[in-house]
This record gives sequence, structure tokens and C-alpha cells, in this order.
Amino acid sequence: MIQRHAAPIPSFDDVVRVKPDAPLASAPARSVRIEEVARLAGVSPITVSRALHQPHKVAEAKRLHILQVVAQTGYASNPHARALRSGQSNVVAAFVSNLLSAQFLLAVQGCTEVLEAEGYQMIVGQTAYSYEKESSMIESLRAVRPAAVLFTGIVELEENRRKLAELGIPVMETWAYPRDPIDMLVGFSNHDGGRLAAEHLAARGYRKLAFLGRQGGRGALRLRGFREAAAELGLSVALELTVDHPKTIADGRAAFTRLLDMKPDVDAVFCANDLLAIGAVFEARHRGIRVPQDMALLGFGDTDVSSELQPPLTTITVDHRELGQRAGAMLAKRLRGETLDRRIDVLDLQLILREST
Amino acid sequence: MIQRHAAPIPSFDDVVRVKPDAPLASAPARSVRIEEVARLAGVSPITVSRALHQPHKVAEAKRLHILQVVAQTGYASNPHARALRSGQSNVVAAFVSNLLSAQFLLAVQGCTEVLEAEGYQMIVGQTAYSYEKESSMIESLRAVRPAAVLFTGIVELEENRRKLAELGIPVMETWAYPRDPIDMLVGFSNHDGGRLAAEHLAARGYRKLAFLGRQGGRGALRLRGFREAAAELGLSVALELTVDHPKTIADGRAAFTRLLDMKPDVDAVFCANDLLAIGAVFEARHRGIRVPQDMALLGFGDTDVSSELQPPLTTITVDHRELGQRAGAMLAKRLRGETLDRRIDVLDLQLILREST
DNA sequence: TTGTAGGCGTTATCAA
DNA sequence: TTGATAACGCCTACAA
Repeated sequence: MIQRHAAPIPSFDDVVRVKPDAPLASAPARSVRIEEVARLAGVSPITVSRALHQPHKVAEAKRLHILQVVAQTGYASNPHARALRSGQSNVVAAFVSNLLSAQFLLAVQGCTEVLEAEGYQMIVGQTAYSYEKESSMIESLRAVRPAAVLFTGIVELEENRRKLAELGIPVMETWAYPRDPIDMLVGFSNHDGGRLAAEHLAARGYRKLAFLGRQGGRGALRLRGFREAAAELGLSVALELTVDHPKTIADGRAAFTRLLDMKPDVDAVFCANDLLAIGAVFEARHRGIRVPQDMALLGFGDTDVSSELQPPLTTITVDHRELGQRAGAMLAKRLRGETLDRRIDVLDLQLILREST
Repeated sequence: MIQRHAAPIPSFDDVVRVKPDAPLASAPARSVRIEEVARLAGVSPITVSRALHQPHKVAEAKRLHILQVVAQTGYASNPHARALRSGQSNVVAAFVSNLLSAQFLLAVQGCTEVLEAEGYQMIVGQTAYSYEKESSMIESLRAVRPAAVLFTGIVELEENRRKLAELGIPVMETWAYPRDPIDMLVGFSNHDGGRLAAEHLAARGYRKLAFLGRQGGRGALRLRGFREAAAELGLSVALELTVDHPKTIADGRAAFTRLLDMKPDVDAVFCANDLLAIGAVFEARHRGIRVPQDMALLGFGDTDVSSELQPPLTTITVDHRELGQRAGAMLAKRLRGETLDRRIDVLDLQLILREST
């Protein structure tokens, strides 16, 4: 139930100012140009440019003097002029499938940290797990002309792979370990994640398993590994239930409910993402199903909530921030023009053992 | 407990390709320029430019023909050349205090939707609730030269307010209702939020209250309203506990634990953000404290988890996506050069009544 | 309604 | 190591 609270006249928030008010300058001071800095420093504009961007090409003393003038004047080079002339922009575009996913954001954050230190700006777009949206965003890249692109995921649509390759810029894919990334990859094996899930559940003594995951994409990859390892270990997978686009915990509860309707007697469920797993834990609790005694629940991805559930959720994951940082470092190296020893980096999976299995 | 799972050789993910492989073009096709489009369409470059950006200035038939050629050639104007010549960039910078907060991201998403439709790109930065970080990000704006800036929050530091005003671009503040925004505002009254909390708890019959919130900032604003209304209603506020920088649900549990140590006998707690409230619900459950019978818990902000808790959390919030959309619409209007009838827009608060009060 | 001329601020290129 | 010259691609200003 929602009650709208429209105060007849809303109260002001009396925000504490951190310093006393000063009169606000109104005229947008025309920004300093490189020419002015050059004049003040007694050198030519190109020398200022070099002092800032190719410091080794300028005599030490002169460089320091120039930097001093730059600091005094507050000069900042115009990125548009720079990009226009040099053909290199300082924008890196990141595409996430879901902006509200802490995992993706953590990775983007890690990547941003690294790239910002090199003077790059990140822009973030959301593909919303839709080929169409992804296509239109990739299309718009031709207008944005970023220096590089990062995906929290891999690009499945062949047409999009081609378009990206044609951009002629570094393309980083993540979150999986495909045979043939477009360009660069910092990922992990979803297949092994699925295998690890089956192996863990087997080791804990569960025999009759079920799978709950997102349709297609990485869910399918995890399912294949899970199925494969379960077969090798002689376990039965009584049900493979896939759902379309779980967005909320409520979707996870509903999916788990459906699973219970179909196969109430499995003794462990591998939920191939934590949103589903969290929903399952809440729903189990709601129904008085004891976890893990009556039914074990294993997640994938880990979130802030996973560790706080009752019981805390056992889950398989990678270090998302580290993934982002490694991707950022690899991109940075490439953007600096250095040669890479390898374009593919695979992270270890982690099994975080809590109490739900 | 974390077990690292380093497969000796990670398995490939056999990703399903959506279309058959085609050979990847290697040469980054030099992009089409306006001149070429003009040549093919039999007009001058400036006419192409007008057809795209000031359509009303070009004869209908000619315009349609030009657009056709544009589509054929895949022409996209170079944003850097555009920005350099026109002095207007298509980048809007958004600053959020915490990138992992779904509320802020939802607002940014709403704003992005609106602005993307107008051809703008969003870049997102995180201020991490730190004046220092905020200052350095604002400093970097001078280099980025965005068309506008959006804050999910308001700028408290006077020096930063001045710097922003000096940029001479539209500045949008949100998430509060200060007397003197720098430039534009789409916000809500935190003070009224605090008042509403006290009024709601009073109406439900609770008499001995406590406050749990973040130190400073909006936490302080909510506290003031809460304190004020409680006094008017003759309620006691037995404890006002503020915590430094709660980041996780675990921080919320810890804070609530401290509150219980200090005042175990309050009958209702207003947790001035949902992270703290969620932690409190988990901790209460852990201790066997019945919510709301033994102690009522009221949140602020609403999240995906809030509605799924046991019991579901009563909370005070605004529609974050709508806030973002309104901010985007106001910015778009301003960027189009239209005059605004008002620069301040205040959203209604919503009390979402669930079961924790 | 359309076109011509020129410059936005920077850096590539070549010369000293 | 430093500088002169020109050009990146587009759009403003002005003219027709």
C-alpha cells in the first residue's frame, strides 16, 4: 500500500554549507588555451603540448616551468580539439546487461579506477539483455568514437561482432571464456562454474539435483557444465528449469515456487544466479522448508545480500572488482600502444562456502 | 570460507553464435565525412549539416534525399569536430555518491533515457560521499567540458558550488530541497521525510522512538524533521545514533546491535536509509526480536530487498526513476535553449506501508 | 533556402 | 630538443 504524502508546502532542507557563502561568479570565464600558456612560458604551443602528453620529449627544466604555468593558469586541454586532431578520443564505452546489478557495476568500477588514472573517461550503457538494444548501442558507437569498448559479457550476435571488429578499436569482452573472443578477454569459465556446482553438491552428499537459471546466455553455459559433471558423478538432474528474465527477488521466489510444484523431492538446487538463489531462500523460509536439511541451495555470483540471508548462501563467484581491474589494465596497456603478451586472461572461480549447502 | 577453484586448464564456454561466422573485416574503414555525403547528394556540406541538426531550415524534398544518402553511407557526424566548432558537447556528466546504490542508478537511468533521446551521452562518476573526491571530479569537469552536470545529491562545499557555477553550464542537483540550489533542482524534502516518519510511527501508536542514520548529509536533514515532529507529537526520541559510512548490510546489523546495547527498550526505530533498515531487520530476526510487535522498524529509500524481507519493510521513498526522468526533461529543455518556467521541482514523498510497522 | 569562407584548439609532420 | 606550418571535420557568420 502506498500513501502519497504531498505536503501542502514542502519544507526546505536546511543544508549545512561547508564554507561561508561567496558571491557566485556569473560569467563563464573563457577557458585558457594552449597558446596563452605557451606565451606565458615563453615557448611554442607544441612544446606545451609535448610537456603535457609526451614529457620525455621536453627538456626537464623547461618541462617543469611549463607545468608550473599550467598549474597557475588552470589550463586543461580541450579534449575535442585533441580528439579531432589526433584521432584518439579519451572516452571508453562500457556496456552492461543490467545497470542495477552490483556485480557488473563493481567490475565497471574496477575498470574505471584503472583507466581514469590514465586520463580516460568511462561512459556506461545498458544493453538490458536484448540483442536489439545491444545492436543500437553498438551502432551509436560509430558516432561516439570511443577509444575502446568494454562489455560485461560477450557479444553473441555475429553481426554485432563484425561491427565491433570494424570499429578498429580495442574491444574487451568479459564474464565468460569463449574460444574466439572478438579481440580481448578477461573472463572465467561458466562451464567450469556449472561443473564446480555439481562437484560441490556431490561432495556434500546430495544426490537428486535440480537446476534453476536464466534462459540462454551464461545460464545455458553453466547448465551444460552442471549437467556434464552431474552425469560423470552419477547424480541425477531431475529438473532443468529456465526462466526468461528474472529481474527481481520476487521473480526468483516465483521461479522456485514453480520448481517445487514440478519436483518437490529434489535435495539440492543449483541456482545459476544469486537473484534466483536469494528468491529461493526467501521462498523456502516462507514455506518452512529447512535449508539445507530439507533442500540445499547453491548460488552463483554472490551479492551483498547473499551473505546476510538466513541461512547465508553458499555461492560460486569470481572477484568482480578484480576482473574489472584486470580488464582495465589490459585495455590501458593496449591503448598506450604497448604489445600484449596475451589477449586472454582467465580468472579462478571461488566457492564461497556458507551454510545453505 | 572461500575455496579457490583453479582448474588446471579452464574449460571453454561454447557460446552459441547467433549467426554463422563471417570473415571479420580487418581494416578500420575510414569513416565517411560530411563532404562525401554532400557530394553524393549533390548539395553543399553545410546543407547536410542543416538537414541533420536543423531540419526545418532545409527544403523537405532535399532533406529526405540527404537523409537517404546518410543512411546509405552510414554517415555519423564526428562529435569532436562538432563540439570543437560549435562549442557545445553532447556529454552530460552525472555524479552519484555511490555507484552500487540501486536508487541512484535508477535515477541516472531515468535521466539517461530522456537525454539519450536528445542525442546526449551520459558519463557517470562516483563521489563516494567524500568532499575530496567530489572536488577532484568537479576539477576534472573543466577538462571534460560536458554540456551539463547532474548530481544525485546536492553540493555542500561552497568552493565546489562556486566552481560549478563558473562552468557556465546547467547544473542539476537532486535528492533534497535546499533553499538555494546552484542552478536547477529536482528534489524532495528530507525534512518532511523525517517528519512523516515520526507522524507515521505516532499514528501506529509507538511512543518511545529511536533514530538510526548516516552521519551528516541527508541523514542529518531527516533527523531534524523527525526530531521536530516527534516533539510536536509529544513522543520521546530516546536515542539518535548516527554511523559514519554504512556500506553493507553487515554495517546495518552492527549499527542496530549498538542501538540495542544502548537503548533496548525503544518500541520503534526510524532507520534513515534502507541499508541500515535491512540490516536491522536481519539482526532483529537473528535475535528473535519480533518486528513489529517487540520493535517496529521504518526505512527510507526502498530497495528490491526491502519488500522481500520478513517482515516486509515499511519505508518512505520517492519514485527514483521519475526523479531522474524529470531531471532529464528539465535539463533537455534547458539545453535546447528554451526558457524554463521554474528551475525547481519537488516530488511527493511516498509512504509504502508494509508489515514492519 | 542555399552556399562560401574561415576558424574552433590542438597535434602530425617536417624542418631546423 | 624545439618550432613553423598545416590540417583534423565540422559549423558559425555572412552573403546570395
